[in-house]
Amino acid sequence: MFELDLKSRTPISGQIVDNIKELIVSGVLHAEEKLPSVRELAAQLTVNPNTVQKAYSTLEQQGYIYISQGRGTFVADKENITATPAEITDAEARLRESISKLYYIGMSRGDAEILLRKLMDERSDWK
Amino acid sequence: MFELDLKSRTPISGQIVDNIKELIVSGVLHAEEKLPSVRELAAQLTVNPNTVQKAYSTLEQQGYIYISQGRGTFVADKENITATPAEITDAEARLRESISKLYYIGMSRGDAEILLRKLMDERSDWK
Amino acid sequence: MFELDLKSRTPISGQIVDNIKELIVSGVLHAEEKLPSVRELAAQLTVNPNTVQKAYSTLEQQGYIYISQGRGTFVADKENITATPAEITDAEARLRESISKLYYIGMSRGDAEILLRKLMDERSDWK
Amino acid sequence: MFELDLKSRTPISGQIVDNIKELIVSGVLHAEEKLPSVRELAAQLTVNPNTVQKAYSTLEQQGYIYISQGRGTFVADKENITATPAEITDAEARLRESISKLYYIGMSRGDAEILLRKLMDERSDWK
DNA sequence: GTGGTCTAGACCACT
DNA sequence: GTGGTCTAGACCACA
Repeated sequence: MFELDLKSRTPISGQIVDNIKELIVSGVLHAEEKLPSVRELAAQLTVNPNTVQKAYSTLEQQGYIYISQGRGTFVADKENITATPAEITDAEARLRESISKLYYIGMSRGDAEILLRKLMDERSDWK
Repeated sequence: MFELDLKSRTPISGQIVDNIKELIVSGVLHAEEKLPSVRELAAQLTVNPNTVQKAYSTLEQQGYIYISQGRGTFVADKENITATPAEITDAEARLRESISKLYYIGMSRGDAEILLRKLMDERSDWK
Repeated sequence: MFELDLKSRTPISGQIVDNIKELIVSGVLHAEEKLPSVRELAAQLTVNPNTVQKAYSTLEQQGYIYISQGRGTFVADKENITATPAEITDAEARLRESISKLYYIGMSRGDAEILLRKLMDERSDWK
Repeated sequence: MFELDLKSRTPISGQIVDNIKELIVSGVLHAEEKLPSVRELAAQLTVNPNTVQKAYSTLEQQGYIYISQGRGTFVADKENITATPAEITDAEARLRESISKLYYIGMSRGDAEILLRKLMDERSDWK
């Protein structure tokens, strides 16, 4: 499905969450599609099942997927995705910090704008 | 000098680092200016001196400040600020993640552009 | 793995850093190899875990090792080793001082050259 | 007489010691010549008199100068300079470390040899 | 007074 | 189990 970067400082469970969000939002995984089981995905990624479990819990809590006991885990309708005000504030705060880093390391405003545009363009379907 | 957010999950020492970087890069603190001593700042912020110590070490090692044994800690010339390749890559990666979050929570590309512009404009002297 | 010289005035954490750098650069530890955990190495060396922690942080930040949260600490690829300009200047300055010492204590230039050659030859694989 | 680098990590008293050794060994200061008083030199260098005091003590202890109570401080005969075995061992150890740093930061052996030769050539009168 | 190091012991997030 | 952060308190070298 996707690959992990074990050398990254972002936690593995967080990487799994992000990757699955990516697949859902970009339409690769569509509503009602069955996700691999915890054990299966853990085996594929060669990580601890607890880690996948945690990622699935987070995704369920945020409305990206739903878990049907005994049947498996499925992609939810996109309408169920909840972006709580707290999450939005948080996203903005993270962004502010990231942009500050660019400023700190001495990048010019022009270069920063180019970089930001490049990163947004990576999602060609973003409208 | 500044205040800490004890509720934040970014570590206290990291907040100290960020705040001082901010003050230096934005020009509030100028080169050769003496910073408060480790104990002094620790008292002001009501944190443990070791925590401030750690922050100062990080700042020194990144070239923002320099330390003169027994005399104190001083703001370095901006030219000394070092951004290792790893840091630059890391900054870009964080930024990519932050922008992805906007996409995930359903923000339109137009709104994202407006937000980014707003965040950059917060640093009116960025050129 | 190695031993510490508690009598030395170079700090313990610094000795740990140097020893591990030595093992990595000389090839005894190879890329992706797992290092002992903080607590484990602390126990082996009978020092406080915080001391080892500090050493590991330094090594990570200089690119010798990388840390995977919850999994452990691993040797990085040698390409990741970063030497900031400041470090290089510093290394040269230290060397200049060391050589001056030889001059001060009255060693002849010839003897100094022999000594330097001997020290470089200690690293038979240096090319 | 000479200048200090307050930004350096090497202690100020050590810098004074090194600079005066330099002047003596290179012949700028000759035997029996009077050195500036502690207060005088401290004023010139704008440092704490205690710092100069400490430097003078070190120099006296190593035989570079002698202090005549009430008369002042004078350059000693070069024959009095003592290089204790401990000092020689220490100098060699420092040198070994400095050379290791070059190795760690990835400098080639050839470049290291060129650098060392350059540093020795800085003392054109070394024979 | 300054910064620097170390120990002891606690708590946390991640796997 | 892994690393990461913080506090408390001690000791040291330097100015």
